[in-house]
Amino acid sequence: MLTRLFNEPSLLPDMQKFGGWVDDSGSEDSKIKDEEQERCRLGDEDLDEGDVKDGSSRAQSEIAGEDDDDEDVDEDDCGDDGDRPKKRGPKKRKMTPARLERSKVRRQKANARERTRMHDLNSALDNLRKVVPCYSKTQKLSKIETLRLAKNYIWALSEILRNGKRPDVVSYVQTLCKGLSQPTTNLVAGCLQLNSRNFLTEQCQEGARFHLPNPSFSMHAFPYQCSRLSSTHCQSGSNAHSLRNHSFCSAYEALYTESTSPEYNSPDYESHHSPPMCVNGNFALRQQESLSPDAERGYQYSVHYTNLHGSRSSATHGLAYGPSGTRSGSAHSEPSTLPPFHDVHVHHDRAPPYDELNAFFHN
DNA sequence: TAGGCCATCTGGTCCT
DNA sequence: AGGACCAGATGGCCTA
Repeated sequence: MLTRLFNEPSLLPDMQKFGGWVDDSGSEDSKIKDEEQERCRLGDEDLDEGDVKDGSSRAQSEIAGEDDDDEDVDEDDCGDDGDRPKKRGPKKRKMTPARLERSKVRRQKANARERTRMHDLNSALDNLRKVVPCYSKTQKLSKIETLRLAKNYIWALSEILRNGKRPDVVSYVQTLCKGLSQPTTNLVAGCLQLNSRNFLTEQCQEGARFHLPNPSFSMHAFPYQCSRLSSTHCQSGSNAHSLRNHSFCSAYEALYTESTSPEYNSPDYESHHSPPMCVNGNFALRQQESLSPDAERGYQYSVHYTNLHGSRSSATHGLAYGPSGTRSGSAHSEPSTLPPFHDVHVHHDRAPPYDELNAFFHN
């Protein structure tokens, strides 16, 4: 299993098993240090330029934190070689037991900080895993794959915003999976397909509005929605045309619906933790609203929010696009009463630097 | 068993 | 001086 217990405090003592010099005077590192000291004592140092620099840095590191009562030892004293020119830089000092102890403490503190830093980094990566289009607890994306998928996802969304129209599913999947490993590609494709099925199941069989079990959480986590996952799948349904033109039910909501689908309950895929698989740029509201003339007219970007009582409201931020993708409303016509999450609406006329995105994406 | 992924240690560098 | 950041090294775990 790839899943591991990150940030497990009980793992911290395990540092001793890595052979570090901490609490292990007989470890490899201790031996190396002892050997270096022995070399110094024997005067067999024959440093080239790189070694001088390295030795200087090492000496500088060793000096940190030492007391004045430490015995200073001239570097040349080690070799006692009168022919060699005196080396510049800080003088090496003898590692007294007190200095060794302080050095150990410094190193321990640095190791602890490094662990914390890496744990924070992993935590951030976990958060990123939850917002990329495929999230699975049992088949966790690797770090590199998470970053790649996130990059592709950002790119895909940017393209949707730029074009103002939905891409076809194939190109969307291709975009998401670009540069990913085969297993990750399969995983992402599987997630997309599964979500599409869920969407269809909810839409076609129930035909009812969707309810969020925990709308407050979901809106905080993903304050946006999209719908009409896959025209391909929709067309395969009995009411494909209707779905294509009128079904603006939110796949995102569908993913939060208590589904009877066995796939939905599968522990392998927890796609409901992922953001919507938006393939068409429709950040539509509820199904009911989607039937409004505006929604039917096309690509309207909206924002949902939730008040403290759990009731949902919505605001449309004037990003209505006609079928041709041309803007039919004012992108900055902010509503008089902005929802709490108004900052997530799309500033379409503030186009991101697509040239840079493009260069980045194709690198 | 090889390879991928990961956590940790470690030393160097840069910055405050 | 000390902390943050980085990259290399190392060893463990897991899977094909």
